[in-house]
Amino acid sequence: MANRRASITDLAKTLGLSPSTISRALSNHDDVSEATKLRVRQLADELHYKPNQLAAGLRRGRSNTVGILVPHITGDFFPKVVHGIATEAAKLGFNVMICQSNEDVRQEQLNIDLLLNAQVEGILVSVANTTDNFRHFEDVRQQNIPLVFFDRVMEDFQGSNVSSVVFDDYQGAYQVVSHLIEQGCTRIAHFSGPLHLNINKYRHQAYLDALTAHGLPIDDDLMAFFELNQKNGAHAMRQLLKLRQRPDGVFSSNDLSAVGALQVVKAHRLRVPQDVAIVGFSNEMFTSLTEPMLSTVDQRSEQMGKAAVQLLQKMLKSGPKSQGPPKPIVLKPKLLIRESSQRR
Amino acid sequence: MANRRASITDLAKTLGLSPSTISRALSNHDDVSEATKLRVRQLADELHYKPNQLAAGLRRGRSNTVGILVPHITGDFFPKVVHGIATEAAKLGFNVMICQSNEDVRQEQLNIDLLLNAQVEGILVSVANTTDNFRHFEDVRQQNIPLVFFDRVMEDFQGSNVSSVVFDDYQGAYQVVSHLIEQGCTRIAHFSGPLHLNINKYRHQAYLDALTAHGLPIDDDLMAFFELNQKNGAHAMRQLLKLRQRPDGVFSSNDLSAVGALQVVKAHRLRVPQDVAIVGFSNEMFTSLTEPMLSTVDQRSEQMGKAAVQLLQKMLKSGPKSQGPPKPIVLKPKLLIRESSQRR
DNA sequence: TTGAAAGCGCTAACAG
DNA sequence: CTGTTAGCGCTTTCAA
Repeated sequence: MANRRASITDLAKTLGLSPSTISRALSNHDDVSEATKLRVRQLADELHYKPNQLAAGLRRGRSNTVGILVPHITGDFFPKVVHGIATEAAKLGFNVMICQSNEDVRQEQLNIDLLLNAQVEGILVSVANTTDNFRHFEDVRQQNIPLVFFDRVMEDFQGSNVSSVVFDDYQGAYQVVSHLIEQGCTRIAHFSGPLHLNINKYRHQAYLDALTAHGLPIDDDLMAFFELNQKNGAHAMRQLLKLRQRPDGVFSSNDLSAVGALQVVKAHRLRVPQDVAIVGFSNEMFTSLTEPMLSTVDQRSEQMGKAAVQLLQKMLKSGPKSQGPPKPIVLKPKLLIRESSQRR
Repeated sequence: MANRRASITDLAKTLGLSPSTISRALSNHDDVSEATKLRVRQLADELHYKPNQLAAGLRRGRSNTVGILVPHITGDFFPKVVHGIATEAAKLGFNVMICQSNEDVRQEQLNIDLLLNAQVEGILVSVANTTDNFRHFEDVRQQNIPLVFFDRVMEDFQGSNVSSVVFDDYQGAYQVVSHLIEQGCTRIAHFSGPLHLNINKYRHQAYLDALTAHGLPIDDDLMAFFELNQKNGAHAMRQLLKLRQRPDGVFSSNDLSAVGALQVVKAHRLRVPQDVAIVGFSNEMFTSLTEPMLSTVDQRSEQMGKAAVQLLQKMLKSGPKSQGPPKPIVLKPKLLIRESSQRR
C-alpha cells in the first residue's frame, strides 16, 4: 500500500534515460526523437504517471491557477458568473481556485492571502458589500498579480495591473423605461434599492433621465425605495394602487419585487400589461414562470465571467511591461420584452 | 518593477538567522524563543511575506487542496452544493479547486487528471450523466486519494477510500404521497422523469409503495413519464384533466413540472389545493413565489456539500491504514407543506 | 534554542 | 538528440 506516485526520475531510471529527456518528451519538445517520445509516453501511461504541478509550478514560477473570490455562491447571479469563469478558464488551461468572503471584509482579506499563498497567477474578485478599504488588495497590486474586479468594483482602486468588468445598469434601466413609454405608459413607478449602492443609483438615475427625455413629469409618489424582495414589492404595489392616480407601469430594479407587484396587481383584478405593465431586472429564472411572463433585463452573467477571464488572460500576456491597465469592460444589457409589458 | 516576492531566505538573511529558524518561527514551533518569533513575524509583515504553498506542498507531500468535480455550476442544485463544500472546506483549512464536466465523460476524465496533477488531497465528484465506466476513477483509487461521490454516485465502484453522500429520494417521495393521502386525496397522479435514473426510479417506487400501503389502487392513467420541465408538466396536466375521473392530487418529481401543472389547474378554474393538491420536489427558489405557494421536498443541498467534505476529512484523518471505507451518508429529506397541498 | 544540509519533483541553461 | 547540473522555496532530520 506504498503508492508513491511515479515520478520523472522513476521513468528515467526504468528507461535508462535522463530526467531531462523524459521531461522534454512529455512536453513534446521538438528535439526528442519520435521513438523516444513513444517509449516515454507508453511507460508513462502504464505507470499512470501524473506530472506534479506543484513541482512544475515551483520550478517555472507559474502555478497555472487563477483565483475567484466572490461574496458567496448562492442566488442566481454569482453561480452564473462562476460558471462562466470556470468554463472560460478551463478553455484557456487554467485551474480555478474558489473562495467566498461571505460579505465580510475580514474573510475577504484572509481569502486574498490564501490565493496569494497558493501562487495564483491572477485574481477575479467581486468585493463584499462591507468592503471599505483596499489594504488587502494592496498586496496583490504590489506583487503585480493581475486583478480583475467584476460586478462589484472598487472604483477608487487603480493600478497598472487592475481592471474590471461591469454591467451597464444605466443603459439597461434606460431601455426599460423607454420601452414602457413606447407601450403607452405615462405614469411609471420605480422600485429601487438603497441608493448608496451603485447599481441602484445608476438604475434610478436612468429612470429619471428617461422620463425627462420623453417629457414626462417626475412624481415622488411613484418612487419607492426599499430592500428589493417579493414581500416589499407587494407592499409597495398596494400603496401605489391606493393613489388617486394609480400608475400604469412599474419598473422594478429587481425581479423578486416585480413578482410581488405582479401578484398584487392580479389580486386587484387589474390586467397586466393592459392596466399596469411591469418590468423587472436581472432575468432570474423564475421570470419566465410567472403568468404573464415577466419582462426583464438580462445581465448576461456568464458573459461577465467569460469576459473577466479573457481580460485576465490579456493582462497576463501583455506582461507588467505594458503600462496602462486594460480598459474596463462594460457589458451591454439586453431588454427581454415578455408578456408583462407587451401591449398590443 | 522587479517584484520578486519575499522568501524565507530573504527573511533569514535580513535577520541574520537560518532559514530553518524562520520556518519554525513562522509555523509557531515550540522551540523558537518568543523574542525571535516576534522579530520574524514583524519583518514578515513588513515585507508582506507570503508562504509559497507550492513549495511547502511539494516538500510536505500535501497540497492542502481538495477538488470538486461537478457536471456544471448552473441551476439551483449544484451551486448550493458547491457553496456548502466551499464553506465547509474553508472552515477546515482546505483550498478548493473546481472543475465542470459539462455532463461529458471525456471532460470528466480530463478533469480528474487535472485534479490529480494538482496533487489534490481528495476529490468530491458528482458524475456526468453520460458516465458509464470507471477507468478514470481507477487512477484515483490506485493513488489512494480519498474519493467522495455525492448525489450522482457510481454504485458499482467500491474501494477502501471511496464513499458517498446521497439523498434519500425514496423516503422523500414516500412522505409526499403519504401527506397527500392524509389530506384526503385518493386519486394521486405522478410526474416522473425517465426511470433509468436512480432518483426517478426511487421516487416512483415510493409513490407506488405508498399508495399500496394505504390501500389505494395503482392507476396507469395517473402516471406520466417525461422530461420534467414546465411545458411538459402543463401538457401532462391537461391530459389528466381530460380523464373521466380526474386526479385530486399531483406528486411531481420536480418543481418545474409542478409549476406547469399548477398553472393549468388554475387556468381550468379549479382550486388548489381543494380540487387538486400539488406537491413538487427539490424546493427550488421559485416554489415560494407561486400562488398558492408550492409544497415541495427540501433536499438540503448545502448539507450535502458539508457532509461530503466532512466525510473526506474523516478519510484523510483515518489514513489508508484503516480498511473499510466510511459508510455512505444518506441525507434525510424534509417535506415542506405549503399552500398548494394544505387543505383545511 | 539555532544552524547545516538534504531533498520534494520538475525544468532549463549549458554542454556534448 | 541526449545528459549534467543547478535550483525553484520550503521543511525536516540531525547535529551543535
